[in-house]
Amino acid sequence: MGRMQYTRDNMAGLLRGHDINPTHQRLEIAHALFSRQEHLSADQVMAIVNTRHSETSKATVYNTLKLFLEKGLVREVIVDPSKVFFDPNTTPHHHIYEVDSGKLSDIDAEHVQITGLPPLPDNMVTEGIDLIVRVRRKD
Amino acid sequence: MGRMQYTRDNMAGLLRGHDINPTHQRLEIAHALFSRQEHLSADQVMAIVNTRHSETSKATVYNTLKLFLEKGLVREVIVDPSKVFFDPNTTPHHHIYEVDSGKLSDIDAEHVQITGLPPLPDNMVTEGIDLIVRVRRKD
DNA sequence: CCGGAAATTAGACAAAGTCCAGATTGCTGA
DNA sequence: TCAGCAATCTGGACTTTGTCTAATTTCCGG
Repeated sequence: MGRMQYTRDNMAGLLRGHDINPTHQRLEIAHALFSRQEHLSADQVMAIVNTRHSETSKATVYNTLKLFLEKGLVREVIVDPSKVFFDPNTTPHHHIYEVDSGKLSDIDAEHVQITGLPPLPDNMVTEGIDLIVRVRRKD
Repeated sequence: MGRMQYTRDNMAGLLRGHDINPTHQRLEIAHALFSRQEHLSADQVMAIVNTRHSETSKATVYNTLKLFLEKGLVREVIVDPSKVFFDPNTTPHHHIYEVDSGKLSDIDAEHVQITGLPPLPDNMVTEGIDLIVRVRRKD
């Protein structure tokens, strides 16, 4: 079973599959995230999408990322107090955050077990569990 | 064993115990956090400290919170993409975050077990593990 | 009382993100 | 084809959180 290739061609289907009208800008932004399979901030997405010449406005980048988030196409990773990262990997997984460099990488959730969490009140549902391992370079 | 009372009197000792020169402003800020035992943002701290009349500048609030953080007197909680919370509870514990209301509460780490995390590269040390349970009100 | 180090301050600045009113795009149905 | 309409996109003003700096104030030891 080969790794999915995220070409611009697949992208439209991916968006449609999530109930998102595949416009030019949305395709560009999706391609930026999915072809790299990396955690990107809104700023980084904007830079990538506008490398050749300015094509997509700041407002659209923010709107689109928010839309992707609502539609479950990407995940939000909140580790850096100064900016949000968007993660094209929506499978269950956790994160390692290098505090000095800001580098963010994935931990597959498959073998990680979290036990002993207290039960939630009846009127509450878990939306997600974020586990972040903050690491530092030894000196 | 009674709960520790965080009066302004104890506060000076608490600061000194963490190698912090207890100035008037620092005592006020520490008192705001420790008497409440709540998670507060810099903004909230500033509001509390300046209720009667403006006494402490924004720069000092930010500087002081950063100092407290470095000296291990408080912890930083990064859950809200728009602001950092400061936590006077430095014992090992995790957090429940109500996404709608922004309400943040503690989970004692005592009974929580996290297993199966992959080993870190040799040149890395864990600085801390943040576990955040994001919950939503059922409708 | 003096001098210097530590702490505080006001306010300018920076960066991330939001908002809005107007312009563009792309259908859809006659 | 094309008028009309909804969805989308845009520049730019604005807000909020946080940082920086240069000048002042506070606090001590001698």
